[in-house]
Amino acid sequence: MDLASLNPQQRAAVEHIDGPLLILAGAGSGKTRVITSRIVYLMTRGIPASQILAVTFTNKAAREMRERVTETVGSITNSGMVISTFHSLGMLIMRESIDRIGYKKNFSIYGAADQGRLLRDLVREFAPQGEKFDADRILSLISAGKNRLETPQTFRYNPGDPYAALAAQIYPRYQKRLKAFNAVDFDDILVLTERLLREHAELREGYQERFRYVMVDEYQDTNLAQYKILRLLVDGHRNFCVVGDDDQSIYAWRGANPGNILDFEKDFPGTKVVKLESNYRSTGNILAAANAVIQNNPKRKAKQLRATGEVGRPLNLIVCEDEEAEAVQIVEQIRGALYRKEANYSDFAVLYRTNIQSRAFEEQFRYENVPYVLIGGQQFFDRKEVKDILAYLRVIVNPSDEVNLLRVLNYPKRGIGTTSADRLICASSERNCPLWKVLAEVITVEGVETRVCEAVTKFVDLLTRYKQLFKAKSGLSGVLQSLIKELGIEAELQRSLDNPELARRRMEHVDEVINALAGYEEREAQPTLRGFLEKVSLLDNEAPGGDSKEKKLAQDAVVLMSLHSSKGLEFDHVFLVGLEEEYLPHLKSISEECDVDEERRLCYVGITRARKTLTLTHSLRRRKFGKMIERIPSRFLEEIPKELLIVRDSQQDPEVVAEEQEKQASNFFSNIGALFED
DNA sequence: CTATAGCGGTTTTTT
DNA sequence: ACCGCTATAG
Repeated sequence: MDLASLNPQQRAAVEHIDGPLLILAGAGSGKTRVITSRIVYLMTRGIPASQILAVTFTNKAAREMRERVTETVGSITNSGMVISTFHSLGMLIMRESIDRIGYKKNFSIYGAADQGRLLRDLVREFAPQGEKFDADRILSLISAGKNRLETPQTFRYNPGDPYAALAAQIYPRYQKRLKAFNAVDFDDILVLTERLLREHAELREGYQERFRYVMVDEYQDTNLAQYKILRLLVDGHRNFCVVGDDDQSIYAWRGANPGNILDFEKDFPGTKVVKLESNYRSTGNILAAANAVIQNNPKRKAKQLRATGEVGRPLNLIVCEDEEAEAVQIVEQIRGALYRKEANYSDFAVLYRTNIQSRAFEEQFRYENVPYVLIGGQQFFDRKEVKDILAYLRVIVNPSDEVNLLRVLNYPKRGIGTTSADRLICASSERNCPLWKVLAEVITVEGVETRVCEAVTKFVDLLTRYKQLFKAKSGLSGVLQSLIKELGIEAELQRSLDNPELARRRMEHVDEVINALAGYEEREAQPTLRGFLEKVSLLDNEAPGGDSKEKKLAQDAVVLMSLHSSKGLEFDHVFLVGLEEEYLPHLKSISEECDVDEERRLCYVGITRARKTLTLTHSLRRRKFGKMIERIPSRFLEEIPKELLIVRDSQQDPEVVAEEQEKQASNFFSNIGALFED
């Protein structure tokens, strides 16, 4: 391994083996390199790979780290080393031991959609008559409570707030239903993991023994539940290395507590602290802009990020008429650079605050034949037709999963309407008997017509038959294919949609589920339906069409993604678009008077993704809900020193602009010196 | 029980 | 502009 290529700080971090280590790593300071080098270093010092645990926030980061380690030491897949997200780690532990707390191992994982269905029912039941309550808001209150590790009994809330009061009332019942459905939600994956480790000493000690060396990336984004899990894992040996940057803390809305990184030294006495303050990624100008913006945040850990590269070109700011002009501008810039052979498509990234903003760019890119990949947005597995298919698979794996059972009970239409469904649900709760059992004995339910009874029986038979088939036959994807055929999904799509073209597209999505399952089967040594659903739920999947995020990034295509997804990545040329009030900072952060600072950090993250050039844009007008709305430039733009910027608007003639830019640029270089004197 | 038309909400960020 | 839900008629 090449320690010599590291700077002294990086090297100090890599060579620290035992005891707590805090690495404060500024943007672009070679953080990923340090983490992977340290893993490799541990191994060269005789530490077995199976004793190493590295935790990241996203599957993407975990995969990237695994690849980087593999590049150096060869395949680690069978070495016992665990590199995973918090949620995958939680699943690892829960898969082995969840039966200790009364769940069965075929439990379902509920994402936002499933949670929403469950909560809407509960809100309907328990909300005061005649008042409207938004189930999503209840959900986020409960979720926040869970991330603070509050149980239904210890849930802290302001009784004056009617939403919080209702959430407190619903939380215990919500939890009870999840349990009855043998389901856990996303937050439970952390909550229950913490509980397992805390309540079962021998389990905890087993994992402490197994993972002697624990590393965590993006530590500033950990919440209380994650923090407690880590403590339970490392308290025995304290071989605990965390990496983070308080300036890049952008998940407070999800319960992240930056105090975890700020108080680390107090938490773990004897901590060695290493600061990485040399930026190897961006040009001097880009870094100067980033520093200027982030300086406006009052609460920061003292640090100075230094540029090591060239001053580079000035930043461009393009003022656009509307979102279409914005997209047109960016296509022109990309085409120009490609024509001059300065870059490939994949050297460009378009970053925005909200996923909806991708739309204008997608349209323009498609129109202009610019290849692009859209990252995140969770489009595929959120499609209705896809969720319908997955619902079948989930019910087949876990018949107690009533949210999904009810979803497919009358889909495709088989003559079991709401009246019958309600009767069956009533029978289930009266007899205190799971719904699927009631369905199997539908004859015994009063008031259900013979026709409906037949339909229910047929439905139950179908599910049991396919449960057998999935178990018996190899070739899961083949079985799924015949299930979809037997269900008559294609006919159902054509029937329910007036537009045959639309129906065809939806059917393609259904076929993609089969492909995804086939891809999973190919990759996995021991493929199971349960395993597939777990991957899908954790988003730890090769994305639709069998293309992983990595493959997507490797294609020669422009990358479109949200600022949040961009953390940890870098690109030669970055477009930071839609820099307007109410986008960045987002309306929610302005109106709720909370955390414009976090929005500023988001802006900082965006700026520091760029290696060579950074182009900022904002639109004067924008279509919202079909209406044109006037827009105001983001306050963060004013925080960037004018000397770093070249400003123009989208209507200027490109040739004139090019000339002017030359002129401005040469002026710029004579002025810029002063900025870097200190 | 199902089909349809009209209505209202929609847009934060992710595991 | 669009989607999903609800009320109403068939």
